[in-house]
Amino acid sequence: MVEMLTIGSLGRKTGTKVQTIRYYEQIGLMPTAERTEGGQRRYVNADLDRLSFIRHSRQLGFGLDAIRELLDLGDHPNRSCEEADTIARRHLWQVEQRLARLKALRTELKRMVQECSGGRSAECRVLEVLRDHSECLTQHDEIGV
Amino acid sequence: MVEMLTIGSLGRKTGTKVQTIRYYEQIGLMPTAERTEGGQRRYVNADLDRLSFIRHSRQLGFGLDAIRELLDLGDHPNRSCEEADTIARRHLWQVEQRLARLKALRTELKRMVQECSGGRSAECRVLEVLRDHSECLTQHDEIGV
DNA sequence: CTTGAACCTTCAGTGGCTAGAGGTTGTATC
DNA sequence: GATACAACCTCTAGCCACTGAAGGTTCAAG
Repeated sequence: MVEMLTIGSLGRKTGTKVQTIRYYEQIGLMPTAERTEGGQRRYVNADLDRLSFIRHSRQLGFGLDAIRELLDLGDHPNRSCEEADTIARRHLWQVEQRLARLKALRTELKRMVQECSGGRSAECRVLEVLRDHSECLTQHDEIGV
Repeated sequence: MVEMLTIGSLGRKTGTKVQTIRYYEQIGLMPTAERTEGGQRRYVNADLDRLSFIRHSRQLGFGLDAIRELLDLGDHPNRSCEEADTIARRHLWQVEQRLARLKALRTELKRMVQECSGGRSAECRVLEVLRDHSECLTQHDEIGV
């Protein structure tokens, strides 16, 4: 007989909240779990592996759609590695874009707070800079980082 | 007589979508706009300034709650600059945290794609690393960058 | 007076969960 | 066998900061 895991122990082993596991099942990222007679989910080791993969990918910043593709590739050992590589490279590129924007942001913010000398808000450099884009060194046209 | 701006021209001047302006009004970030007899919104220059401030703050990554506080400080010139400074410093700190995590992520991703030699997915390093956390140099416990 | 672009409201959806209400099951202990 | 109670279940709604679309109305130019 196979030892089965409850959703709670699966969560503990992978650092995942129970609701999140159920959510992954709902969106088809995790398979439909087997159930006890009473209707509680039971998992096997393959499920643990899959969830670990998902979680680790999430920690590395992959989106759920990318993870779906990666899982699919993992399920087909004979398919080319190229697709996984493409997904990873694309993600890396996105991370680098964000890094660049965040760095520009940091520069601007640092300058802002350094210039603030702490008087009345009427003379506040922070507020001035926010009011007047032309005070900025970079364009930062995009929003949300 | 005062010249009035339509929501569309306000949007064009500030690089904001019309729906976004209405959304800002809805959540109380922009004041309730005056209306024509037919019910269309009309804006004055003060509104333009306020929206510019909001948008610029968003470009610098401030959240809407922080922006609300900053706007409030701007409306009260005699209040201390300290609060604005605190908000900006807090935000800077958050940006630095994110930068650090993104950098660790980039390192890991780079290593991953560099090791991929492009064979069958069964031997794919990308998938292997995702399967096995112990292959990673950093802990990256947190999710979502 | 007609055209049509720009406006209006309302609702739903994005990503990736997370929280809560209100009810049921599983297991350990007596 | 009874009881207690932690852990499970479903369902709904909320988070952030918008964005899109449906279906209808108004404004300004010609």
